[in-house]
Amino acid sequence: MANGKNSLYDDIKRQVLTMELDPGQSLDEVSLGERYGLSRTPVREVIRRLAGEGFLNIEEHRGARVAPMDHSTLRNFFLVAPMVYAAVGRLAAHNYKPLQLEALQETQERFRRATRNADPQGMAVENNRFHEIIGEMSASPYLIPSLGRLLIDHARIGHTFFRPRNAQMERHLQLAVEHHDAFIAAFVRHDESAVVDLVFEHWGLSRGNMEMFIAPQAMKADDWLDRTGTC
Amino acid sequence: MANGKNSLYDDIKRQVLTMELDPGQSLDEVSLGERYGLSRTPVREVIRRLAGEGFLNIEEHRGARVAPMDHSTLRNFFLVAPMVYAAVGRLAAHNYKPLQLEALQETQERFRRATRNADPQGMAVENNRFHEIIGEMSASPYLIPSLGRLLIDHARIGHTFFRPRNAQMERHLQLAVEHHDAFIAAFVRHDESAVVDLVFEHWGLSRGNMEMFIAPQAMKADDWLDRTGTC
DNA sequence: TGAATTCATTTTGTATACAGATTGAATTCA
DNA sequence: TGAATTCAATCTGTATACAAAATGAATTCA
Repeated sequence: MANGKNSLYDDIKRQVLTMELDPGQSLDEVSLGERYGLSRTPVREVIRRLAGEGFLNIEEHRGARVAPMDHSTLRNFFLVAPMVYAAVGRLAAHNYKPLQLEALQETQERFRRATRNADPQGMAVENNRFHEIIGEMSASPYLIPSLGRLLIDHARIGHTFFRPRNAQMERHLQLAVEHHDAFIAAFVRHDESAVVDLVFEHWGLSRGNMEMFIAPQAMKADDWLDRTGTC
Repeated sequence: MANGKNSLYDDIKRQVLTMELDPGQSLDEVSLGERYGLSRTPVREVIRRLAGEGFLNIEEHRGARVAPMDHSTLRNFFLVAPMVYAAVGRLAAHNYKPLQLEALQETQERFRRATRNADPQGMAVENNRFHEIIGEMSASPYLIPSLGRLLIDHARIGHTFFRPRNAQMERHLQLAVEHHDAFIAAFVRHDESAVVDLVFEHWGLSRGNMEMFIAPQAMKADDWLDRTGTC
């Protein structure tokens, strides 16, 4: 551990994504500081950074809580997510750097290994990192913040998804791994439309598995990228 | 001044949007604190919050700078902005609360007044607030962060736009005011597709402006033609 | 001359003390 | 009983002191 501040940041982030910290749960600056050998000042900075990225909410004089998950925002989630993922994928397909593709492949290997080992926490973290890297590949400082918010709830909604309770769920998990492989293959070919098709396929999968939430039709906003005169 | 921390936050935000602070300019914690009667601790919190929202960039041990504007991100800007604005407008059209529409109308009045008074700073602030409110109307915590990033550079690109130097620019400014009125009318009718159409129309206006902003850059950076030629 | 180095100055990062607000349990009053 | 109130414990907000890193100008050396 190079430095306690980064560990604190990484740990809270991971714990939010894996639901180790429940939505709405409140955090205490002092106890966090003691656990990581930090004074309150850097702890507060980490908390504020995480709040800025959507992991936590801060209320004045009332401290920080893990970002809640209510049904109204989730409905919004299924409207917006496919559009943003598709736009990010489209940009990523022709903006990525070789090193980023390597990182994506390595993350996919870790994701595959986590599924083999039936390690739900590892699956959540590596799946999240996979899509985070696609965001970095897009090189769009304008889309990355929204992608980040979506990824938080994506991981938390998928919480049960990574704990398969029957053969069908296991099959779907296997399909997700294959989709990731197909993403990588499409990126290698710089095949923009293949990436976009995969996004919607991948999302069909997520929607099918998350029938606990009503999933209305996704916004067909993707073709607006064409209208703006992209390549 | 109710509270120095909020004034500091509002002032930096306004100064970034109006280019009173140049992109890349560095900020000093101590002098800011002295100017607002604050110690470094709350100043640092404000700076970190503004960095989280994309107004500033922080480098470890090197302090904060106003978010730069380089031409590679701007190209990205014109690809992404219409999509996000349209999606936000679409959601806003049927999610907004009456109080939000009132706030939008009041902001539009202030924007109109600023144009009448040829007050560039007021125009930038009120135009920014207008689109910010549409973001709030969308009630999408997933899209609002990206809208916010876009609005920062939208205001900065429009910097010259709000300082009309000839009759044509004045006409365009007048057209922008009329577009805002049309937005409000479309929201009143909950007319989703009218809002989306207006976004693209409104956007055409900004596009003309892009050339004014990019032109002086192109003189210095001659790779602009090469870059656009690759796609 | 000019490139590298040293060192004082400046600026950021962290710990800590204290001030101010919130919370919740004990107490009071109808 | 139960609603309102009080007050102490708890937690957050801010100021300040000190530690550590970066910056830049003076100095050294080839």
